[in-house]
This record gives sequence, C-alpha cells and structure tokens, in this order.
Amino acid sequence: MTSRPPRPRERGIPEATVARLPVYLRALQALQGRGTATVSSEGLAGAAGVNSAKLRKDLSHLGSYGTRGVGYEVEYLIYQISRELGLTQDWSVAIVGIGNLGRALANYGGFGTRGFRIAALLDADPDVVGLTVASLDVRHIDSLEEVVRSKGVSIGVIATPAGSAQGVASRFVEAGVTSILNFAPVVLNVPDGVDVRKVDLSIELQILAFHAQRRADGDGQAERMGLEVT
Amino acid sequence: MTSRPPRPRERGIPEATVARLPVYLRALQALQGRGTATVSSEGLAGAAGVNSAKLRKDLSHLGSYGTRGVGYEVEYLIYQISRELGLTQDWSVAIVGIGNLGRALANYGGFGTRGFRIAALLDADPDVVGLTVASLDVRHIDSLEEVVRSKGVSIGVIATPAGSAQGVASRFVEAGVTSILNFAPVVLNVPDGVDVRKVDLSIELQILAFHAQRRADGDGQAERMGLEVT
DNA sequence: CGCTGTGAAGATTTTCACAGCG
DNA sequence: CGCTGTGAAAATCTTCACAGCG
Repeated sequence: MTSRPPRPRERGIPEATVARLPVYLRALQALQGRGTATVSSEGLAGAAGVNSAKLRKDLSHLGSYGTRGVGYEVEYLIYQISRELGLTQDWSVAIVGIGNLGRALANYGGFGTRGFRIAALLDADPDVVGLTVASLDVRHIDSLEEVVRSKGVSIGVIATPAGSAQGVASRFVEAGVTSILNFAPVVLNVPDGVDVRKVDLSIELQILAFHAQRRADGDGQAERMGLEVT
Repeated sequence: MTSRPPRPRERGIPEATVARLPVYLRALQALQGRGTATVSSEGLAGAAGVNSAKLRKDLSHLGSYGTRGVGYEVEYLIYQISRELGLTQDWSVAIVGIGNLGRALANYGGFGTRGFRIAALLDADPDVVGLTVASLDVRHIDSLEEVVRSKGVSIGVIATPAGSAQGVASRFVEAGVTSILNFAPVVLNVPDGVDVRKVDLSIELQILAFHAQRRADGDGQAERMGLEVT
C-alpha cells in the first residue's frame, strides 16, 4: 500500500452529526428520486430542515465530498453517507412484541431503503405465535436465543409492554445483541458496550405540552420582551 | 418587590432539561407505585438512567424542591414536574392515519398517566372510516377542521404514509394546531411558532447501525489506542 | 464568481467539586 | 454528617464569516 488509500476519515464523527446523517440521506434520496444530480449545501439543508452552515460542517466530518462553486453530487454523497452509517452491509433485526406497534414496525417496508432485514418476529402470546405478519411467522419468545444465533441478529427491537422489556433486553444482551431499539416506556439496564436507543411517545407528547403551555402562558404578554416561542 | 411571592421560576428551562423531565417523572411514578416516599438525587438518577449531578442541575432549574441531607419527596416532586410540563391540564390529541401505528398509538393507554386525551381518530381510507378503535369512531379526514374546532384539539399526531404527511400538517396548522408529533418519515414544513417533533424508526436504526459498525471495525484492533466504543 | 470547507467565536450542555443547609 | 444546590471548568455543539478552490 504505497499510494494514499481512500482513508475515508480519522474516526470521530460528533454524535450530533451522526444523528443528522440519516436525515440528509433521506433528503438526498428524495432529490435523487426527483432526478436531481447535484445540490448545493443551501439546497440540501433546506430539504433536510437545517441551516447550511451546519450541513457543511457535518459533511466536512466525513470528508471533502463537495465541489466548490458547484455543490454535492447527489449519488456520490448518498454512497458516502450510507457507507459511513454502515448501510452498505445488511443488519439483521429481530422484533419482539407483535402487537399493533410490532406489526407497524414489521410492515414498515423501506427502512431507509435497504440496510436492514427483518429476520424474525417474536411474541409471548400463544394466540399471536404462529401468525404470519409481513410474510414472517411469529415465533415464540422462548426461541429468542436460537433465532439470534441462527439468523445472525445484530439489532433487537423491543415493542413489548413495559413490564416485559427489561427481561427481553437482558436476553438479547445475553445472546450477544449489542444494539437495542426500545419502544417500551422504561429505562433499560444494560452493561457497558451495549447501545440502547429509546423511542417514547409519551415523552414526546410531554415535551410538546411543555412548549404549548409556555406559548399559552406568554401569549400576547411576553412578546414585547424578546420571548422565544420556538 | 418587597415580599417573596411563590415565584416558581424565572422562565427559561434549558431544552435539554425539558427533554429529561418526562423521564424523571416516569421514574418517580414507578417509585411512588413501589411505595417510596423519599428519594435522593443518586437514587432517582439511577432510576432515570442519568448521573446525579445532571439530575440535580436539572431540578434546580425548576426550583429548590429537595431537602439537604434527605433528598426529594416523591409525591411533591411529581406534582412540581407535572405542573412544569403542563400536565395538570388536559391536552386534546387527534391522531391522523389509523393504520397499525395509529392503532398502536390510540391504544397506548397511559400517556404518562394523564395529561392527554385522545379526542379523535381520522383516516382517509373509506374502509377504515367508521371503524371503532380504542372506543372511538374513526372519522374521515375531511372533518379535520371541524374536529379540531369542536374538540379543542391542541396536539396533532401524524401517523400517515410519508406522502400524506405534509398535507395533513398544513391542515392542522391552518386549523390552529401549533403542536405536531410526526411519525411519517419526512421533514415537515411549518410556519414559525408551530412546534414539530419527529419520531422516526429508520433514523434510530441507522444511528444504531453506525455505532455497531464502529464497534465491529475497532474490535480488538483499536482498544490499544483510547478508542471509545460508546 | 459561487460555493465549499473551516478556523474562530459564541451558545449550550455536562461534569466537577464543594459550600452550606437541615 | 449527608445530601442538595450551584458556581466554575470542561466538553460539546452551533453559528459566523471568509479564505480560497474550481
């Protein structure tokens, strides 16, 4: 290896940037679908709902993939972001808890256009086990370990009631799964090295309520001072 | 200003703190359910999955509700956080898009124990309109404006396919709704003063994939340098 | 000349560490 | 003495503003 290898980056993309890359990716895919070949930071930022300085700074962490005076080549940037996010390989996902939410997740076809494959659906309810959902047989939760092993599951999705979530999480971890997406309204306890992300409806509603209340409080009274109603 | 009025706070709770208050609230409710009357910052922080310094700093923005040498009175703190979040009043919620996800949301009983009331379910599909979901009749999307007015809807939840989301959002805004929770994978365009929060499955998966890839990359190779596998 | 990439400034968030109240 | 509340330091994130490449 004499010449400069593609050296994509010197490891260390800020977390805030990582959280936005999927948004950029989706915006780029929309642009591509509309036949756009090239886009400026301004244009892409608009489509992604951020300002252009932030977009440029974010992309600068991946490398220098734009052309001055022109902008970014849509297809190339899609590839670079996908690669950075790890979407050029396939991740095997298991969903536990096949209620309405689990079904919604299972049927949610385009997981950001490729990168994820739903490998198994699991549930504890005998009435649900055996059903076919999204072309997959729902298996009993008891086979979790076996399924993780045989399907090479690397991401576990928990869509169970709150009471069962910690147990399922522990079994995932025990079975070697180190990425967990939790929809149950509980704080999961997992060892270091396991990555848990949480999606929680009622938290989001409560945050909305907070801002709504603040808007209502200050309405008309507070705009004379520079009160922000973000 | 001679006497000190109860003066709960001088407006201006950091956004990061607001986002954590619902988590504390839930942890407190769990503690209360278990009969705990008092908890230290350490104890509550553990239950909420944050460190105690952060917890104390967060609570300090609400006021001085702890007792030195003792901790926090669970019930009192629940009340204070609820009030701050605006959960002492009821917020009327309308859900648009009654697919699996919409149903899951509609049936999601305890919205953080009170504070939110699902006032209406709306859908565009004639086969879905008229169904009863979670004891509510699904109404046609055409009645959105009428429903917002008559039910006093202040929070709109969008659980439609991506293609319909912007249209629904615009109608919500037009009808006077200023808080929107969006589950559709698109960036919504709304005027200033409207608060949109987004919940997006595939973004969460992609963030997990990023970290999983990083862990895989560096496995065993990178731990000699201080590589973080957070 | 237009637009990217980026130092530097500014803002926000987290963590530290301890004074001081109960 | 234990634990809260908080200034101050450190870390992270955002925005500015412009040098300089294509």
